[in-house]
Amino acid sequence: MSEDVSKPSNFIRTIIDQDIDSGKHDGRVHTRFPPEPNGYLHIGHAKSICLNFGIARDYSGQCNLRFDDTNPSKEDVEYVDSIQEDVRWLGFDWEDRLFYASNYFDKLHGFAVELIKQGKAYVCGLNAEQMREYRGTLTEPGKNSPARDHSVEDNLDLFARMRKGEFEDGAYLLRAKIDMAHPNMNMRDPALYRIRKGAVHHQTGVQWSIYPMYDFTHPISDAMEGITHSLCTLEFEDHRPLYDWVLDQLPELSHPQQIEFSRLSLQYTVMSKRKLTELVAGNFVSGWDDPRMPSITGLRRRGYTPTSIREFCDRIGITKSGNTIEMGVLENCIREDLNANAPRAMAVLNPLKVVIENFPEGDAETLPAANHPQNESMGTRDIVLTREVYIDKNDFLEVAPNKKFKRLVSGGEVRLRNAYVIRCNEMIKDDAGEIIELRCTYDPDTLGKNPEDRKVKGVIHWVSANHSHEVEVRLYDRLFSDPMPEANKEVEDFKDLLNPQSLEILTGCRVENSLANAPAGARFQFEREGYFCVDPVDSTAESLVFNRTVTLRDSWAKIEAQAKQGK
RNA sequence: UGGGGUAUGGCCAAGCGGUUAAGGCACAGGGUUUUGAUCCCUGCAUCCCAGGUUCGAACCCUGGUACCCCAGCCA
Repeated sequence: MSEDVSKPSNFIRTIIDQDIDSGKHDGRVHTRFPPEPNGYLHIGHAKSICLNFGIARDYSGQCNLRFDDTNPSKEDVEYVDSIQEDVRWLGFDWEDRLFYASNYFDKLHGFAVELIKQGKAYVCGLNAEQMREYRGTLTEPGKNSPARDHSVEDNLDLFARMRKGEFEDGAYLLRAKIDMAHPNMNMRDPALYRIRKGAVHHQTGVQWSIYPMYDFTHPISDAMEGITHSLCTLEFEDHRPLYDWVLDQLPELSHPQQIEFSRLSLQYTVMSKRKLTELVAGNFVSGWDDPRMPSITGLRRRGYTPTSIREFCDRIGITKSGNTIEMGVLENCIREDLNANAPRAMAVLNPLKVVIENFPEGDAETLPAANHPQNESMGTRDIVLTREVYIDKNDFLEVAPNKKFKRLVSGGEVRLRNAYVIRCNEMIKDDAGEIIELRCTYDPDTLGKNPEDRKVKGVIHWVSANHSHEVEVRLYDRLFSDPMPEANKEVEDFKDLLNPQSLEILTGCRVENSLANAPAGARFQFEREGYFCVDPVDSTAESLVFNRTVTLRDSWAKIEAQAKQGK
């Protein structure tokens, strides 16, 4: 219908518009998403993926997937596989343009030799500690390496021997010859190639004993692929002069434009790969796909849809300013998608037995229930009412706490969703005084209509005792108890900020029979509770496990909380 | 007392010298409702500060202030 959903404008699109107007890059737009395969993708990467692929799509351009695989000691095929799966799942297609920086190792090496010949690079024998000393500090200039003025011949020879594996790691380094007094630290003769003699690279094996650095690899890889706009996060802003320097030395290459934007941070979680890896390695979560993780695979298992994540990325925008997004924005995106598309069902998380005394023993009344209250095309399903049903413990209180309470109370009435109005006549308690059963009666004249002589304002969900299915339900909450765990200075280890209540496992929950054969990943709204999906990992046909993706908006909870605070 | 950035309502974010300063989330009221859901109305900012230029400034200039990033042979 309303297709005027114009993509939000942002400063990068503004730049691209200008470039197209001025005929830069012949009006082409070509981007790339360049992950290093050293971890799983997270929602922050999704921001970059949506940006790069989204721009390519909107400008009739192309977007490449390129693995930035220049550091064999940290990378693994496990990650190259998961990254492709996640990008595809998000709904993007790189077609035949899957590349690796390692595809360019030969060319990169050739360019390095070219720089040496030009006198723009040299082999340096300083060790790591000396390098640090020679580099200077933020406020003091560095000093030249003793090797800085060695002859081209010597440099060529040494570089060739580095390549042949004649030296141990750290013995030599190929450095750019720029300016040791440059105010930008990145320009103080940065490393171009380092020795990694025994390393086994996931793509190239053992054929290389030297590996190029990011600052040398990235601009050249971009140029090789005809990238026009090289989008990256803010911390690379200081590297742009080096990006440009490298390409300026190699005029035969095209010169893409690097543009930086700010990375995503989300409240109550962490986004650094190092910290996420730490959570996985230390078993603080069950894995990269733990539904509490901000990883794409975790969000997927939690029940998030690709659509909801893309929508989220659109809503948060692209700027250069620091930002921390509230969880509510992400949650709202998935609620919106699932509200429109998830079929409804009834599930009782904390069962309380109800016996409907005037409902004949052994009888079973089949009732139709809409799968979606606003969308008839989603059809109906049958639910079964019997003498014994379960309602949620939270939907019954001996006495109403206030006039706003509209669930069941002793002596009161409430409607069973999709069925009749019942009245609670009696409570049965155990020795500890806990209510274990309710004795009720139902009003047969209230199916599909309200009683005429009185008002019944509450509606609660329920399931038949013997036409329901026992399942496990996992309730997830924010991973951290601090909205900004990475900024908290009061704690030495961010893991001390983990929310101990981030996972609550409920067993003995009951879902209506229509869910008995729900396939892995299937999503539902459990009415009055939230959106849930069948866990794709631990759920089996015999014992279903549901993950709570997100709760419904709950204005009652808000009222309760305010009442508590007011008292 | 180095360099690079950023500052628009609680959180994001449009805006590019003339606008009643978009929109979303949140929040506060109200309406519909067999989900306290959804949906629908309504309300909610003079733009970090101080000067200046201009008939006119969130947008231009000057000077401040705050915060972020950089001293890996990581990316």
